[in-house]
Order: sequence, then C-alpha cells, then structure tokens
Amino acid sequence: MQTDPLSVAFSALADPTRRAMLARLSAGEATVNELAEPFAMTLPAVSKHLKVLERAGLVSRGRNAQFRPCRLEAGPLKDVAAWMEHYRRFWDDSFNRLDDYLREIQHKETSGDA
Amino acid sequence: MQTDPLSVAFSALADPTRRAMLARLSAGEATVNELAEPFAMTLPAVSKHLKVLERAGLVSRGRNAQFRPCRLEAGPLKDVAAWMEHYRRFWDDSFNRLDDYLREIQHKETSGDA
DNA sequence: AATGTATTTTACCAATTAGATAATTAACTT
DNA sequence: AAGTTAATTATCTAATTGGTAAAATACATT
Repeated sequence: MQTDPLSVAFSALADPTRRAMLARLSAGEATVNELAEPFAMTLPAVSKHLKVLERAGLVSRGRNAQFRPCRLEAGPLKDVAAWMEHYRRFWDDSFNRLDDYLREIQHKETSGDA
Repeated sequence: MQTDPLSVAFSALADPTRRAMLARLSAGEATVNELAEPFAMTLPAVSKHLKVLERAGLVSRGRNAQFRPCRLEAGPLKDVAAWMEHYRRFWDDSFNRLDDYLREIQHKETSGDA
C-alpha cells in the first residue's frame, strides 16, 4: 500500500461511492447516516469509506451530540490539481495555442462581473 | 474492483511508480526496459504496472521489432481534470475573487509570447 | 539453425480492500 | 433506568494488488 499523500488521495478518489460522498459534501455538511442514505450498502461499509476519505484528508469530522458531521476538505484536491498541471499541455488543446491569452481575456470580459 | 473509467484512471494514478512512468513518458516514448531502469523492481512487475496504465487508457504501445514503445495518452487526465473542476471553488483561493480576471489578464500579458 | 535480447505469461505468495453481520459504545429521550 | 438512534469495532470471506521466479514468446543477428 502506498503512503505518500498524493497516492493516498488518488486511491481515495478511485471509488464511485466515495466520489459521490464528496459530491454530497460539496453541498454542505452531512452526518454518516445522511451520507449513507443513497447507497445500497450497510452503515459500517459507509463508515469505512469515510475513514478512507478521512485518511486522505479529504473529509474532516466534528462532534455534535451523537452525530459526527462530515465536512469536505479540499486540500488534497489542490495537490492533485498541481500534479495534473504538469500534464495539461497533453490534454488541453487550447494550452499551446498562440491566441490562448486573447481568448482567455475575451472569456473573462464576457463572463466577468467586476 | 471498479470498472468506470474515472475510477480506473484514479486508481492507476494512485501509485508513485506508475506516476513516475508517466513523468518519464511525458518526455517522449520509451521501451519497457527504459521505463523499468530507474526502479528496483523486476521487469514483470513493471510490465504489470504498464498494463494498469494501459487499461486506464493512460498509455498506448506500438510495435517496433521486439520493442513495445510506450506512449503517454492524456485523454483520461482530461476526464480527471473535468471532475476536479467541480471542486475548484473549494481549493482555489483565487477562484472566487472579484479581481480574478484582472490577475489572469496580467499573468497572460507577462508570460505570453504572442 | 542457434543464440541473444526484449517482453510477456504463468504460477505463486503476502498484504490489502470491500463488503457483510453481529456486537459494542455513546448520547439523547422518555 | 430503559429504550432508541448514531456510529464504530470486531470478525469473517472473497476479491484485488504488488511483488517474485521461472517459463514462454517474438524478433534480430550470427
């Protein structure tokens, strides 16, 4: 098993259940039962998935009476994005284009609201 | 084991050896032996890692005599980046700033070479 | 044809993971 | 105190992973 943070993050993300949990948490805090609700899976199984996400630093949990509210922590996603950035030129067609900055500026001007 | 493309990609990336292989391939094609060289690992082990990357669509291989030159295929990285984009607001401090587009424009002007 | 080089396949092993069920802990409600 | 709800821990099984060693395949050269 890998222990470096990036590997731990990638492997935590390599499961659709866990990604769905993160999606749910991106809408706000949730309890374990709330997170479990959409899945045909026992609560302990969900608890395990949460522990994986927690170990990866993608989720933190508070205590509120008998509830353990879960919260999204996006720090590791930043690291993943930073790693990905090295490869952007391979998949982002616009990345190498000469007129890139022109289109960027135009995009910002049309979508910006300053 | 998960079979959806995104999970397969994430799980292929969840290993430092495989990420190092991708890094090597980002500099150009390489044979299995060339890829194996930096690692204290037998050739079959490397071959297995390559198969994981291949299954994820991150690597393709040609045939040149008895060599199987490997090449980086970044398609899946694009999918990963697209998934990540949903979470950008959680980790990119600048994402929600009002002056975002101004700094972007400045960056493009200083680093661009059109 | 024989040999050497590149790579893969097979057989095997140890460690990990994902899930289930059952039991347990913790906190609230009555 | 008793019962209910939230969540975890313990234990088991099946499947997967990452590695090795040895054999097999594919091609090039002599």
